[in-house]
Amino acid sequence: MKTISLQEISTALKVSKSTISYVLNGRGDEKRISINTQQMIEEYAKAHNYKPNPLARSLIVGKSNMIGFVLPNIADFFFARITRSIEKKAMQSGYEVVFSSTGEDKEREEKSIQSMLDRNVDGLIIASSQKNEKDILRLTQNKFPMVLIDRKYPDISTNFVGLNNIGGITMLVEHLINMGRKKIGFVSLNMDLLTLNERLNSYEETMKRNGCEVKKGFIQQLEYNHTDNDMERIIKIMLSKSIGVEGLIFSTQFLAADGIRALNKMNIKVPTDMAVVSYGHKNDFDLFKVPLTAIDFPVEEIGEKAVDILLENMKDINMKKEEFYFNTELIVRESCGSH
Amino acid sequence: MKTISLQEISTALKVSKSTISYVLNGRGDEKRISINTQQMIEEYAKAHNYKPNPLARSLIVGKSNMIGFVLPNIADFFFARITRSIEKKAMQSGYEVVFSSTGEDKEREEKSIQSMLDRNVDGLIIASSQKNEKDILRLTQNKFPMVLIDRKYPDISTNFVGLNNIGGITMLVEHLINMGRKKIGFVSLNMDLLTLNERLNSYEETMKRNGCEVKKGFIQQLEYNHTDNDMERIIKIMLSKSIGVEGLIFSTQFLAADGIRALNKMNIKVPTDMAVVSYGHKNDFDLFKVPLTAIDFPVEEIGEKAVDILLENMKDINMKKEEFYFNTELIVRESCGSH
DNA sequence: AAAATAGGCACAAACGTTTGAGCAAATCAG
DNA sequence: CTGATTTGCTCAAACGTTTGTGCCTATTTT
Repeated sequence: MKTISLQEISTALKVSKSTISYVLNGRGDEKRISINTQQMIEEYAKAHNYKPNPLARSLIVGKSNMIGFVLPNIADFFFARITRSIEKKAMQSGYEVVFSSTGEDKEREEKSIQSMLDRNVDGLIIASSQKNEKDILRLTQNKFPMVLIDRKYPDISTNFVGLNNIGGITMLVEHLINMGRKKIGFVSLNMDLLTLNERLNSYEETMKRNGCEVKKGFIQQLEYNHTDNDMERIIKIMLSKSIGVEGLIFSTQFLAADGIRALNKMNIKVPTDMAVVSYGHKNDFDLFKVPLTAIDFPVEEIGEKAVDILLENMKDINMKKEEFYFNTELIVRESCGSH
Repeated sequence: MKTISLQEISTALKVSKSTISYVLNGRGDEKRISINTQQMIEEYAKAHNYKPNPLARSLIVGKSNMIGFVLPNIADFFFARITRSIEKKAMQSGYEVVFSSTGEDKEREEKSIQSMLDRNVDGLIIASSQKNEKDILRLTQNKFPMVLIDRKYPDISTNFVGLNNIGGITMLVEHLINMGRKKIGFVSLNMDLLTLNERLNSYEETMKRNGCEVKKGFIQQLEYNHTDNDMERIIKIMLSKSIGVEGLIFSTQFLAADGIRALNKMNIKVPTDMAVVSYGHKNDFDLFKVPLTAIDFPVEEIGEKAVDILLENMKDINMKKEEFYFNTELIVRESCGSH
């Protein structure tokens, strides 16, 4: 596993380390190293497969050719896809990616960020838990190249790429209304994330705008780690005579799948007894017992755009903050009835 | 983003760097540093939030407290889950994880491995493309701590954790036979991976053992990047009168989903016209139009076991190679008819 | 009282780079 | 032929650690 060092080339070739370093970094001409010496060095380096030690280099230049990606959970398909696209895009520009999952936990997010900074990453992409205002603030104040994705802090101006949640939810609500459902429930997660809040607010506004009352009980929030029973319980509530929901919006694709599972178990017919839509798409929604109408969005593009902006930011540390929102797309299937 | 260094503590406290280093590494007593000095140093370090620079440390001690995970594709849910479990388990032992996707590409796998070695990872977990015998051999010869998962090289003795493919496929074949299907097709990917080969061989053997002929056309292999049309085409072939398959085994969960999609489109009734099983499980198989019978396996456990073995190997560079195979579980649903 | 031991720390090299400054020899200008 | 410039390289510090050796003083042993 031993790899050759500058020192070894130096003694072998009887040429100083600096000369070698200059040549190998393409500064040979600039430093007026003779053609002969340059060739000799380059040949020797190639022949012995010299690779500069990135640690030593990083230690001195303060850069690492790595970008860090801090995310809630790599086993979340949404983030896994983004990770892949970030990695791909970064690689095209010669950067490597290090990532770290935080489990939506503030302490672990802090640790991850610190660890990445310690390792001299050149920039950060963060899907924050939104509980870590401190670090995000610190990073922006220090003008550290960074872009937030999916989750942002309302009070901090940063680069950001996310979704047009409002447009997406509007489409869902209006689709349900068009299919003849007025009493529409909204099930979301009990997490204080801006994305989720935007979705909730957009639901309420769109309902009002269309003259649909949002009755008490129409909105249900589950814990992040809810059980199947929890889901059944809230569906039961929304179906009760006093509430009588006829359509359901699930604010994430995972909730939607869980919801369908509960509806199946409770023997509630979709779409007859209950129309269902999902904000967010999963691969096999089309294969479900009743194929699910859902909002899809360009996941890979989020990662790519984030890298684009980050690279810009790394070039120009004083660049104007950039926000980018991807539009979503309504994929109509059968879970709200047919036209 | 500036962080305090040993040097700065040294000048501030008028104590040599070495003393500080010893104290902060818990070797103060051993090095007979007086209680007073130790306290002073520790307090100052805590107050100024001193964190040793991992690069500098790694450069000199040759270790990094990182383990590397090389995998085909992080957006593959199977590997994403493993990644998560590796990360979790490694963290419990104070290690960080760096990962890199290779896209099943030999060159990229080589690059990833080299890059990780350059960064002084203390050990490697590799889900290899199985096209990189050279590196794997080199690593084992150099006694570099490593464990292969899911994919292995028949000719190289390494640590390995994978699945009991033979047992899994046997269960599937025999389940189909028990459900009255004798003419069973097998669709897999046209990739030279040991796991896939094991599955194929096990299929053939189990068929023979149960007196079922494996006719020409029963076995179909698709390209990794096949289209929906490709899938429909091979299903059409297997359904042709001369072949007349009554049951299908898909050798991966992704193939299974694609297969179901094709069957739906072709209006072939499951299980009446075609019984279907999947080797490998996906989250929403239970929500499908006809819930899918599948082999499930302990994905997270693969990652955990790999970390366990790797840590052992890092402790004892000469340990005996360990192979571990997880058993699979048959989850019976409705895609082969009811009992 | 001299020698040995213990206590408490500092020195300096090492890891493998990068980089500004500088130096000797060769070439040029006048 | 002298001084200036160019050519071709070397020196050494720096990045932030770790670690073996060694030094000085104080205490104990003999």
